[in-house]
Amino acid sequence: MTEDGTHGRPGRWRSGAESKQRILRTARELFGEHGYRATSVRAIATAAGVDPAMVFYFFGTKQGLFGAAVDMSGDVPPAIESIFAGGLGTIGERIVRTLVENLDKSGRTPLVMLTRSAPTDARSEALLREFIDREITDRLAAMLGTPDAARRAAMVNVQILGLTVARYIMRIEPIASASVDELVDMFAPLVQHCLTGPPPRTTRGGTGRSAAE
Amino acid sequence: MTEDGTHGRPGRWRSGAESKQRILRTARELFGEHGYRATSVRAIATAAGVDPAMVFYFFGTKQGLFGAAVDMSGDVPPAIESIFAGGLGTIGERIVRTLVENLDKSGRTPLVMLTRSAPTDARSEALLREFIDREITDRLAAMLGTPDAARRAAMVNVQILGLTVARYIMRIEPIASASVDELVDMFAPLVQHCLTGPPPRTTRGGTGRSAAE
DNA sequence: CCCTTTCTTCACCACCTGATGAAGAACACG
DNA sequence: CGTGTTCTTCATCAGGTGGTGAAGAAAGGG
Repeated sequence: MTEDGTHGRPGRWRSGAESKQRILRTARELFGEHGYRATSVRAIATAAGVDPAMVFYFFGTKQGLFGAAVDMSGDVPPAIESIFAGGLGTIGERIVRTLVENLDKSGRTPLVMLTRSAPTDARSEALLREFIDREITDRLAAMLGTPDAARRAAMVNVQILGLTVARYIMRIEPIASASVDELVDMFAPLVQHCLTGPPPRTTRGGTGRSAAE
Repeated sequence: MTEDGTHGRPGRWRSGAESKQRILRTARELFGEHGYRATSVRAIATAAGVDPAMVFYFFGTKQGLFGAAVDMSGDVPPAIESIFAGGLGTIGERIVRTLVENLDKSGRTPLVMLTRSAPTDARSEALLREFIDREITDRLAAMLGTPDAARRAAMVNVQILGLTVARYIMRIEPIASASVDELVDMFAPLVQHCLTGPPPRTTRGGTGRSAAE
């Protein structure tokens, strides 16, 4: 429909986009800080210097706003792409470094927002799980190709989740105030071990699947 | 003071304790499932078959109820004690096995309750961090005695947090539906490596101690 | 019996929540 | 100018929130 954006149709289209983006920015900030449920539309509107009704005018519902705030399109992908660009040899370091650098840059990142909201909001949990599965687990598993790829990718997920929660959600020391390089020194070998280390022993039962490679 | 508890003073002290414990049980269940903020006093009261006012009669405020529900006295300690009972050789397996077995037994455990509530509730975050520091980090560090003990203990914390969040909060597959033995096979070596493996390389800057701040 | 203590319930409060509808202001076009 | 579109504000809604106060029902003791 109205794709122009600069001029053409009547109305006051300038301040509109401005307010909309300001709401979006504030929403990302507050959602990322307190999670979905603990952040009220009124709080966002007030912090953005805007009437609460405007939020609903632009985004319809609170969930619509959250969806727009959490929508990642062209934002995270480039960072993630660089992880899978290189080979398997140093992928552990690339995963940890990319994760921490991107999350350090801005705490209002969708990943943190979703991680904060997931325990409270079922939709956030589904979104986050879907994102992790599609963007990390599946790609890692495809990259490995081994029969135990899913298991190894899941172990990496645990590393990523643990690191994210410890550093950005719960801010546990000394993880919270460690430097990027220190975190890489700590966790890159672990992540690397998850992916390319010796296969986990399959002593018990048959669920473990035979460890080829 | 009225310390007796069995009989002596007038009044209907029997059903009182019964209702109080029923409220407490239901509160643990709901808090553990939805977190602090997303659980209303009325929901707890209704689920417990009790008038909402009774909750305030017994516990004063919602936070008082949460504090009572989350209060761990003699409940978690015995399980944790067994972790530190043995030597360092197989402590990785003991940590993972004890954690998963105890959390599998009942999802309404204080650890899960706090982990669910921490992102939303500042007090829960403080409580959980304090618990982890006192009961895990400090004891692990003391057990190791090495200069990099704090760093190693922190790495174990990340493993514990990641495993807890992946299995009980976000229920990521295949972690969520893996057996205890499978999880031990996966993560016990990692945890063991955190504690007794070769020290993290300190290629950059100083020894890692004086990095932050 | 009465009386005290404990438990239980009901009615109610002020406040905040997400959301709606209509009226009004800013703007660009004809 | 007027007109139509977009943006902004206001008043308001129903419903849920944590929390309170008083009155009533059991249970005991004297």
